[in-house]
Amino acid sequence: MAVGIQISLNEKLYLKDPQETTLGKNIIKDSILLIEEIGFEAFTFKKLALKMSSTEASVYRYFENKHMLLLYLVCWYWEWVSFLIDMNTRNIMDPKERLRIIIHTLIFASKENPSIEYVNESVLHRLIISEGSKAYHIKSVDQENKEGFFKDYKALTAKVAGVIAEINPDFPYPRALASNLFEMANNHIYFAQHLPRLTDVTVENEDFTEVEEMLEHFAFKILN
Amino acid sequence: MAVGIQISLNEKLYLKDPQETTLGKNIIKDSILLIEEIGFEAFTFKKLALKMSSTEASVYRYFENKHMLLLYLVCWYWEWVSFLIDMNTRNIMDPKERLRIIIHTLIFASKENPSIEYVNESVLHRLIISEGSKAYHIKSVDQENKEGFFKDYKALTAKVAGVIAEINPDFPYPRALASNLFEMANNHIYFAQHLPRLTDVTVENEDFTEVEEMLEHFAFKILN
DNA sequence: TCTTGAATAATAGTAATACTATTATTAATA
DNA sequence: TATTAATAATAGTATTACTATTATTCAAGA
Repeated sequence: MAVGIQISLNEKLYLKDPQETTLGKNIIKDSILLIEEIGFEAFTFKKLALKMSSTEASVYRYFENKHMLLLYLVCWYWEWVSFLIDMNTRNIMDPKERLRIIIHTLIFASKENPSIEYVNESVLHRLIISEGSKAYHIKSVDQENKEGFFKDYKALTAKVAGVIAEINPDFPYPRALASNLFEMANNHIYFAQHLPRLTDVTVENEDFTEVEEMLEHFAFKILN
Repeated sequence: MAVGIQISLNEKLYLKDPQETTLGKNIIKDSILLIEEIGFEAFTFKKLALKMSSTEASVYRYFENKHMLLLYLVCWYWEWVSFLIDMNTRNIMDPKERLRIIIHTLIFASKENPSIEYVNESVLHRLIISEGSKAYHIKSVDQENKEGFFKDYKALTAKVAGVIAEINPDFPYPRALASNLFEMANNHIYFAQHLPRLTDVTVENEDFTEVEEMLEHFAFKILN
């Protein structure tokens, strides 16, 4: 599955497509590593440029600012999860089994075979867990929504909501359950690792099995 | 209920107790308004000082930096919700009814009578919805957790988890359900207002009734 | 009443951040 | 080879996130 994946993203996310040049790919690769390492607040284009042996101005030619770069990474992640879900649920007819696979994919996305050499999916997953929500908790959310920046996330929500509606057509909140499963998946991994009293599951050595079991429990209990 | 409320917070949250001086109270009051107005990223102590006709350095005498100020406001909010929950569930014996009241309080906290004149609870609620999660999505989360900065939130989670366990002692995830109810309450108000395709509820003119109904549906379906 | 000292406030910095404008270099084409 | 276009590097500026120093107020004791 490492062959031929093309993650195509909203062109307004960047000034110049980073997937097209070596410098651009390095920006993706090293920004993932650096944001994960020092946190999004402390992350700057200058530090990134230093790490890459390039210059601040060169990075600015690809992304308007660090917020847009984060948004790009978040979109990339959800597109990738979406791709994996399509991949893993192909030929599965039973909607309950599809939902089970969706939950598994959500949680274990970072353990799948890497698809693109300049993206470390495992580090990106950690980044999404700790910084992902900052991509849409911004004053400009309405403007950015108009530009279609959250289309990927909404499309994924719609896809999962469709499976939920198949399982129980009378359930009144399919989209809310879908987006809640995404949020819970990331939140409870974060809680287990940093604020354990906010959850009941434990995560050790990056083993997310208990989180998966909990999400299954929640989803199927609600849909019964 | 406007009389005699004392919100007491971890002393390490501030350098000097803002509740003790006029300047301190103005910092609370105006920072809530300003963060809500321009967003946490654009918020600076200089702009706050300008709004208050004071100086940057004076604000720094109360809070180490803007992150600590946000954390203070978030803690204040959860302490206040906790107080309201205690207030509103007093004398209610049936745990199901208690959970219903908890959900209502979570959602409609901002509609309760204001308790303290220098805190606009309605604006603070909006701030928590859009900026609240940034208080714990930080690199220093483990250190700050050690300092006890998230004690309030964890205590509230434990309180609600207790009620959940009373309703269904066999339910394996009481704390996760509790924290998820808090997160969902805020998230789905935000989604309804900014990213409506991520939810199934609508919010118009600050009427959160549909969010409340949804949380009740989720909670009681899971606990059955 | 007049110091004196403690608390508080205001001034004036600095280093870093978030950019932008300009200049230099390289590559591609006529 | 000359010319243009694309890209990269340099060198800025305004703002941010602080801190150190100086000034002011204000109450208690001489």
